[in-house]
Amino acid sequence: MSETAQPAGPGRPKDPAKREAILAAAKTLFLGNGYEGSSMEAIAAEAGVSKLTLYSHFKDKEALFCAAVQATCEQRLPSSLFHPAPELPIEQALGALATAFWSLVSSPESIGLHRLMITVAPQNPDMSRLFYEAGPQRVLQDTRQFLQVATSRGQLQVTDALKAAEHFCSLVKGLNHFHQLIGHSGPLDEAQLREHIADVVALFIRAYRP
Amino acid sequence: MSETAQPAGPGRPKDPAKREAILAAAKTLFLGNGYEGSSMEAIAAEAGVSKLTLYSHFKDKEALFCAAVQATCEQRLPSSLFHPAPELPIEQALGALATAFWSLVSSPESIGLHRLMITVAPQNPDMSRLFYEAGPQRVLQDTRQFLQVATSRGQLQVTDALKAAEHFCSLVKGLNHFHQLIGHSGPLDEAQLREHIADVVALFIRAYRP
DNA sequence: TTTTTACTATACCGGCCGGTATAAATATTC
DNA sequence: GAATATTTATACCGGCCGGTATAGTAAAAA
Repeated sequence: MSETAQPAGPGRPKDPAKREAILAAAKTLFLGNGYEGSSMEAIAAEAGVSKLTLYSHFKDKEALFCAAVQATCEQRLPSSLFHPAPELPIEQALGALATAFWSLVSSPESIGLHRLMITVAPQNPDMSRLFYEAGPQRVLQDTRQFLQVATSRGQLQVTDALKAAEHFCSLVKGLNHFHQLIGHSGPLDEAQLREHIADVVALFIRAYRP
Repeated sequence: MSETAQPAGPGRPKDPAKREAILAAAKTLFLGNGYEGSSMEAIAAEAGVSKLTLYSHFKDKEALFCAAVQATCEQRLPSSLFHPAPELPIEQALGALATAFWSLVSSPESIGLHRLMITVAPQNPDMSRLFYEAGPQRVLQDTRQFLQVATSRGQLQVTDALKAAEHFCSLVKGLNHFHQLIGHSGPLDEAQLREHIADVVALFIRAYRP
């Protein structure tokens, strides 16, 4: 399914830079204004490209949208979220994990992506599935593995690591993520974030200490 | 601001039943298909009413939308969510609270309302504020009060009751609420729900026992 | 150079939708 | 009954937008 090749015969080849520009513009506008709120005209203008070029690179609006979502997902998860550092005490390791997770889910682009998926889900279940497996699913598995390792080291006592990972992620997201989704307040500042993470980590350790 | 009165002089009075029908239709369609996905024509048809009658009862689409959201919020929070029963052991009291909260936030209408607010928030911050204060805010305050009472009785040891209430609500919503928002899976069945609540309550008590 | 293809500019089509206009019918007060 | 106001049915306007058509220009392969 890789469109990267232009094996092609005679004629002018497609400019990959234009494709990138279109994709970048689509990501920006879709994440900022939603699906319905982003017209193909506007995306073409933002990309500095003619409208017909859009349709030459992407079949229609939905195909462009899928490509943009896919690219966003891939770009936002560079590799594995977190590899537990064996030497850290459990408070600090959990704190680092929480911080990494937070910065992943609370950025404006991430909030925009969440909004987009939540809006689009009813009409497009496979897209939300793609998003979930590329994003939340992987984070959850990483967290579960971390908790298993910590348990095997005697740092925690977790019986169902997957459920515990769910709890941990829910706690870290907390109320502020919801606030941001409904536009009720902005992200936490640094001090609030530190306090929130310390609070969550302490709670979690109290609940799962050996 | 009550429009209930028709004090009026001569002429045919407005039929309040039609207003109700319009509002009911608007609630159904907006919650099911979103704002853009619900045309005024469709709402009129659903209400069994002429399009112009719509515009005679509500200034424009946005006004109708506001009224529908407001009515939905009021209807979904009959009074106070929960009054702690003094005689129950803490596990059962927390379990009852969690169950009530869950049934409030995980119903299809509630999921639809959440989707709606999340979609509409960027363009309409005051609406999301209205929603938050009528819904989540009140639930949070009820939970906080419950935790304070439980602490004063020595059943729990909570220092910051508001933060603890946030944690509790986050845990109860958990992953499944998110799943439903992005259309990745349906609601929990009864057995899963019971297990989830038992798990969350146990975790919470381990973290906040005296 | 010739051919083939990408790209631009512009205009256009068709559909959907929010909102209005018109005219007739109906219900209620005076 | 007269006056007033709601309701209905229908048609229409104007704008936005996804997608296409046309015609011309630029660039790369043959």
